[in-house]
Amino acid sequence: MNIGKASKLSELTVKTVRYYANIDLVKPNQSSLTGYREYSEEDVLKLKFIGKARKFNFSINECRELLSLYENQNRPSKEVKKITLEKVSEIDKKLNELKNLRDELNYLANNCNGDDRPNCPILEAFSKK
Amino acid sequence: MNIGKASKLSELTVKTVRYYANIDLVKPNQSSLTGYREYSEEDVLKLKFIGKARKFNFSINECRELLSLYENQNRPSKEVKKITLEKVSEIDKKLNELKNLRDELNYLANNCNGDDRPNCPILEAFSKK
DNA sequence: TCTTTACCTTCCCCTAAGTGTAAGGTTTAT
DNA sequence: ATAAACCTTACACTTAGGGGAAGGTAAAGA
Repeated sequence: MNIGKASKLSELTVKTVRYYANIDLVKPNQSSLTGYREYSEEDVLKLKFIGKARKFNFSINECRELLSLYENQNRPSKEVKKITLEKVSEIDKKLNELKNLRDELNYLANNCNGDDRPNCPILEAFSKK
Repeated sequence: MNIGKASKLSELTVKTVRYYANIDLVKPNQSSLTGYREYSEEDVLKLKFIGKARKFNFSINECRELLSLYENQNRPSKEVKKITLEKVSEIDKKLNELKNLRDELNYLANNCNGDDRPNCPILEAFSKK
């Protein structure tokens, strides 16, 4: 199938699919006649796989790693588990940072009159030495 | 003072401070003799202000907006409050997404044997149609 | 005074993960 | 035959800077 169909089936944009081909992430056959990329069912599965992994905050390089494990029928599952748990603790860290940020900002907003006067504790907090 | 001192005082890298000058965010005087940038105390305060706002996840453009409010002695505090509350709800949204992500990944990891056999529910979940 | 060292400048390339657009070739439908 | 829909490559742009080269300037030591 052509890239348009692969794009629809994988729910990725054509641009993204083409990008993945350019960086050798999912490389379809390319017709020597027309130059069109020819995607197989297998390719579409890989694209979907990557789409999910990306939604799970895996970087392209991590996707590449997971994909090679996915393609290797003999991979030990502990490798995949290890990568996944690392990702979980990474997300935990980011969650904590964001929570703190959120609470501080919210505190500042709650202490701001929010009226037409210039006095503003938010800006004051930002300009603290 | 020169950029090195302004960098130390503001706790930003020289590269970052120079970048902010280039994008007209904090523009110091520039000596016509030596070409050196000359930072005032006021400039350093602005740099610190931006450093804090950036830590609070405000984009450069949002910093620009906050900075102009900060510089305007007559600004109404409600504008600042509005921007801040928008940022809080933006962070809330991201927090929820990350939480879901984290739980799903953690669930998958907990259901993976993590041994030397190839069977792996994580990769299976990623390749689900 | 000379030289070394530390500091400063501009300029260009690189990052991640694509998006936008232009110019042009191909296929399909009317 | 031609227009619409699809495909191609190639280049620039995005965020928020970081790395490093080539070269000018200033301050300190011998």
